[in-house]
Amino acid sequence: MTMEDAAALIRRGIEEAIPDEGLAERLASSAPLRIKAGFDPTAPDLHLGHTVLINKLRQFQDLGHEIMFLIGDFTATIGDPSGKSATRPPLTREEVVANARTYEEQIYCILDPNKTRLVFNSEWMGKMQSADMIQLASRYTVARMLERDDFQQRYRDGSPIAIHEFLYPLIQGYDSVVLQADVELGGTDQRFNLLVGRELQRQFGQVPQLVITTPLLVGLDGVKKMSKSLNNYVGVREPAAEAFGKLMSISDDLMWRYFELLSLRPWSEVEGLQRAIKEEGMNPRDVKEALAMELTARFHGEREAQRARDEFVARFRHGGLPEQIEEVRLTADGAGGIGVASALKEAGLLGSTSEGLRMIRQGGVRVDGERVEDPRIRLESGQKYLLQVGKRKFARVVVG
RNA sequence: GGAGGGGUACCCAAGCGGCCAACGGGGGCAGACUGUAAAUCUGCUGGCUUAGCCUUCGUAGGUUCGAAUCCUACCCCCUCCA
Repeated sequence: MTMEDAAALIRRGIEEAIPDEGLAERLASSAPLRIKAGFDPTAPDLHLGHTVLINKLRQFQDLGHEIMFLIGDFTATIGDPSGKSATRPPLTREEVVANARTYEEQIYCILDPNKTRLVFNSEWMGKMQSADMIQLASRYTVARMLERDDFQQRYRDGSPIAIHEFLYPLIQGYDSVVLQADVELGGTDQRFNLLVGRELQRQFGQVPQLVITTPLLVGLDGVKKMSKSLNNYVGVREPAAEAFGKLMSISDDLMWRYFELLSLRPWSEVEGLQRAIKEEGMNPRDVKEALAMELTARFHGEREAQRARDEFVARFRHGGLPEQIEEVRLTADGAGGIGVASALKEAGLLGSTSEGLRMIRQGGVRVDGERVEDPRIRLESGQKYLLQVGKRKFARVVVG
């Protein structure tokens, strides 16, 4: 791979490289670069949004560089300075270790464990004396601290800023000094902290690290950032079939952004696919399927991904049944039997009888494959039925 | 401590005595179509023993034939001043 190719690979999808011209220069060095990225020691349940950064680490790894995956177990005791969560209960040593292991389980789907160094900043920060801390604090000024957006705003608004919050960026920066990082990666919200690292390294006589920020991934809705609370995410550990289906539901436009940030395919290949759709009439669905396959396989293995795809095709393209359908026993009402609408509710497919009636009215309910036209139809006692609402909800029921 | 504004369904947000189970938007769900759980279009979006009934507009009372709408008290949130 040429130098230009390497630089292009690293630039792919990133928000910013600071200084930008430093990127090619750094990559040109013959010795492996020391790449640093820091993470909270909280129990991670990663989704694809988090993997954008990890993918970038992987690309560095592929180029032969050394990854230092830093767990900020000391920093966590300070609490994050965004002002929202003032104090987090400090984690015990055991919890930190357990959480780190959970990280490993998830990130080693992407990173090569043999080429990844896991480090904890309590290692050096835990030993630091107060005098050293003050020494460190003397290296940075209040004015420069206040450059940070949220500090600036809070200062202007008269909201409180506790002194210790200033220590957070300072320590994060000092980590770079200790690790002699050549490059540090972080989300865009980390920009300031990463830049503090550069300044401190300069103070300590090191070459300032190259800072690379990665963007937030847009969620499945195509509008908001991917997050758990917005329920527009694909979790690293969720079942393969779910992950595959969710990925197939993204819009054709969004698909390219996902290729850019989540796929490890060479960009030239992605451009080839774009061309194939535009010029050769290739079905975008098949391209999306390839993306869904790649990502599902990454976290669940090739076999599982195949199964997920096969089921998806059978179910949605050919309108078939899912492999696993839950079986539920229903109790008949006084009249011996049960109305369809309440059966849907009892079987847990819908939240209320009213909703069931609505669904029937809209033609979204099937019993044994037959669309239900009359909401007054009843299921008889002792009989077995297959209930379906829409394309995705199924249940086998026995009326008792 | 003083002055003002506001709390409406999953979220945002109208309504300010009856036509209100409550406009509109978002989200969600369903249908049609398709290339797929894309896009687009249409419909639905409190509950129930569903041509009917019951419960909801911060909480508790009150006025009224009738209240989300008026009155009283209380709780909570926001803005400005000190």
